[in-house]
Amino acid sequence: MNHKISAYDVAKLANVSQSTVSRVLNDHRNVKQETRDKVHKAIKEIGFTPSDIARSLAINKTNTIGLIVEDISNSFYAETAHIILKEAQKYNYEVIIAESEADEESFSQAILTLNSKRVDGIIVASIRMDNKKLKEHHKNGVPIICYNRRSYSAPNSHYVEVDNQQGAIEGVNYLANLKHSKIAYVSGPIVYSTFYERLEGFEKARKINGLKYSQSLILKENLDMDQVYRFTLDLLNSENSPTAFFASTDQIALVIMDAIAKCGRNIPDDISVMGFDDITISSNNYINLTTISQRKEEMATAAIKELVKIIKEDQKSYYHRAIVLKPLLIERSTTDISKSLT
Amino acid sequence: MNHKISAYDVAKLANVSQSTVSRVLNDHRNVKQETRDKVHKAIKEIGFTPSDIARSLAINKTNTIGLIVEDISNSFYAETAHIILKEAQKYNYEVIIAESEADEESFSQAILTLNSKRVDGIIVASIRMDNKKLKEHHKNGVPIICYNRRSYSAPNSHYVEVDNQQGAIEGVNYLANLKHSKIAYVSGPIVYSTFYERLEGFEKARKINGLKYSQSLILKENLDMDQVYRFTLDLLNSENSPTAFFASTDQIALVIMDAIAKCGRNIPDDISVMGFDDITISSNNYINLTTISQRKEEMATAAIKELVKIIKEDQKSYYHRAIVLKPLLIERSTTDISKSLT
DNA sequence: TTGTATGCGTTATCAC
DNA sequence: GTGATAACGCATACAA
Repeated sequence: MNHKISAYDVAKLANVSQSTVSRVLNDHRNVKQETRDKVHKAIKEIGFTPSDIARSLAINKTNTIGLIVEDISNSFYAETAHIILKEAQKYNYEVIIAESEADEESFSQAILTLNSKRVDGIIVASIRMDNKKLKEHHKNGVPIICYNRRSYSAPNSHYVEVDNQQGAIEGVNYLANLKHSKIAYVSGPIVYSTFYERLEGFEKARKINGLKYSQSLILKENLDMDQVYRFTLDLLNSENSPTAFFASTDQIALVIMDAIAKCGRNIPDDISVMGFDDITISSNNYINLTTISQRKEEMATAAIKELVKIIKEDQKSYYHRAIVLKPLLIERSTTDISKSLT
Repeated sequence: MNHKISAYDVAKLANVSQSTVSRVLNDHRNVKQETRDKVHKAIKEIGFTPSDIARSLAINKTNTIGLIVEDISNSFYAETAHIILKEAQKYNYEVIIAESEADEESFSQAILTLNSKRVDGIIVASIRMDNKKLKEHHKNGVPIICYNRRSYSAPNSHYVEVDNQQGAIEGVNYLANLKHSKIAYVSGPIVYSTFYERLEGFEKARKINGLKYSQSLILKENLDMDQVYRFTLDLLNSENSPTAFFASTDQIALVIMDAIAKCGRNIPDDISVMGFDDITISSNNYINLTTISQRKEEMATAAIKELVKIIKEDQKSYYHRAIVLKPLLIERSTTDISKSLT
């Protein structure tokens, strides 16, 4: 086992003290080049890997941040994690990914786990808008920054998000501009700030554009994909059939597209579909979904940048960060641009 | 900051010694219920979270395993990570995900990082078949188990994989049975054992079934998606146009499907497509790709189960584990079953 | 049943 | 420049 080897063993081999080994390891000045070489040679020879565990204990920080996601197999979280992993590296931080349901108890459990590991900061990518625990964690724990979603119960917590309401508004405006007057909307669970705000945006824009309103055009109960599928099928076969579907996530849009295809309708000739998020698969030409970009890359980059700043600041003095990015409509081929009014 | 609070503070508050606090924390017998209660009360009151860092240092293990993947945003790795995260929890292990290119240097770097963190074991989901470093890590480092891919240069290392050659054979047999006699094959990079063996399987089955052979039907240069796209397009427009495409990954199959659609051909009426891996999106009805399942779930479950066993065993005595799962053909709608001979 | 003392592998503060 | 030595926060052998 490698792990029996400590800096002390290196010291013996190099005929120096263990503190000198430590100095060499940390690139201190005031070490003669000669002994520096001796130590490096001994390290190689004996096969020594310094222990981050012991180091962390000694310096009281881990250079590690925690990332809480709901389900890493979900492509949104997976892509987020990838970006954060890469970005963290730039700041010389490692990241530990913790999965957690979005409810308060799971959330607190995840925070607890990460606290046990003594992470220096936490990015929360999965929180319900009514989460009340965040507030106290924010007050007396390690720095936490919310990503994509936030809790309205912790107004002073840090967060990075895209302007979801604005995104939905732009989406509806875009569809209205394509002469769609009857638009169906499928919401994700409105326990999340993202979906709450997207729905609000949809409603606002619907009114502004004077679009038809019907309760039956809107699905906002839950995110069960079978239900979305049936909803689409039923709507398509009803007399109330819309000419466009606005899905609050790309994942939902895929299900809607599936149902539309099964109905024998053509996209976008018969029915237009618009998503929200711009996950990777959406840009695949076989899908090619028109969508509102969530700008994961910018969100993630900003989140970690701010978090690192907060960590490095005097813990007491940091002020409240609220970063809101502008949404970005990406026009692809599930909406028929030939009908454009402009 | 939470982190100033140690078991010692709890001890003072509860009027016991720090070792008693430790005993309570670890559920030792031989602690009076009364003092147990006292301690728990104090823990709550003072808001104490034990440090895994210090604990790990003391007991010389971290209850953590490392997972090395190429790119967590790749759905194959993301889904793998999800399963492993869940499974690890059952064995009371945490997991640290490290991204690494598959080349030897990146690989060794990732191993080094995980070793610094003193993980108890490592699952490698991304290794080239010619990797020579694995062998030495296997001999004198923490337990390592390869997942999905393996290195032929380390024949005694542990691994879990699906029978890739057999999978490709079954795929070709299936297509041949649908009267396809001209089948194109797109390989992934054959620096990986998976693709090496799938290609071998394809070749074997091609001969057995007496299928047409032409160098132009096979693409095995690299995994650049643009190239796959052009390859498909060119082939479709050539006089050598095949009636079926066998893609060595579902991701590749998606690109092929895209190109086919762009050519105005219909799937499966004009052209059949078969993938390999069965990633989540493949079962989406809008895609509905016929494919060979990699059985991630079983692979991942087996990998972590074996790894935990190896960790718990006497480190010296563990024998070589090679777990090979049977592939599973999943018939969906990108292959035309109406032409079936049986 | 509980307390004392020691060690885990580092870093950091002193002296020399 | 370098070497003792005391933390860091926990687990544990040994005493009591």
